[in-house]
Amino acid sequence: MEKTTENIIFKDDSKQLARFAKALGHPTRIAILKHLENQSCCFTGDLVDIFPLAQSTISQHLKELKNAGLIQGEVNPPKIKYCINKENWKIAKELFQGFFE
Amino acid sequence: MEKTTENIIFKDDSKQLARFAKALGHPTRIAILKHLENQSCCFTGDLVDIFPLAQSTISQHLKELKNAGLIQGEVNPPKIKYCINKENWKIAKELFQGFFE
DNA sequence: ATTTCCAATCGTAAATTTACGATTAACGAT
DNA sequence: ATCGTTAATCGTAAATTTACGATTGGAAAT
Repeated sequence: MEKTTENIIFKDDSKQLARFAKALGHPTRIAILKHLENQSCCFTGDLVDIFPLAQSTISQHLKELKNAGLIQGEVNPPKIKYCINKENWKIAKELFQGFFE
Repeated sequence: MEKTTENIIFKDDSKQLARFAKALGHPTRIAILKHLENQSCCFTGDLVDIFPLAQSTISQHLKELKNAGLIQGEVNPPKIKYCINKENWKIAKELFQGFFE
């Protein structure tokens, strides 16, 4: 077996922590999450009003946060309501806590 | 949202948190930091032995961690000893703690 | 002065990220 | 059936990231 990047075996926790960290690695996404923490939930449009970014860009950031498992969307036609994914949020919190001791 | 000093600070915090998170956003860098937490310090060469990555690649990851302020290097010719930057580590820890509540 | 060792830096290519405007899809209301 | 509203997706360009091998730099030893 070759020593390629794909074959590096990281501990699952490290990979998961890195995945969460990467999702948090942009100020807009931090701000979105902080907003969700305050508001508990919000619509995409709310964020488009707050941030000086195109709607498609906000959508992309939301997609990344969703892919990382940090948020979840509930269809609420014609809007979509985004909330923190509390289950994964807890996991992330614990991983970061454990990492920083 | 009001334009208060708090909001500006809040924004700076978000940027700083995102900067730290971005540095943590790669499994290799997480693993390097975990290793430094255990060993307290180590040389670049130690990491090159541990990870199946080129020396230049490890060096690049170290540079990013250093730029983010999470580690610091002490010249110890002809080696360079890397350690956690405890001051900034504490700041990062507090920022993440505050973020996750 | 030359050699040796370690690690940073350079040059690079491939992949990914970030941003935008334009388009499409889904649904309710008219 | 058509129109509005909302948000995802497409197509894209520019910037950044990640990886590598090759080269360079600095300090100690020969």
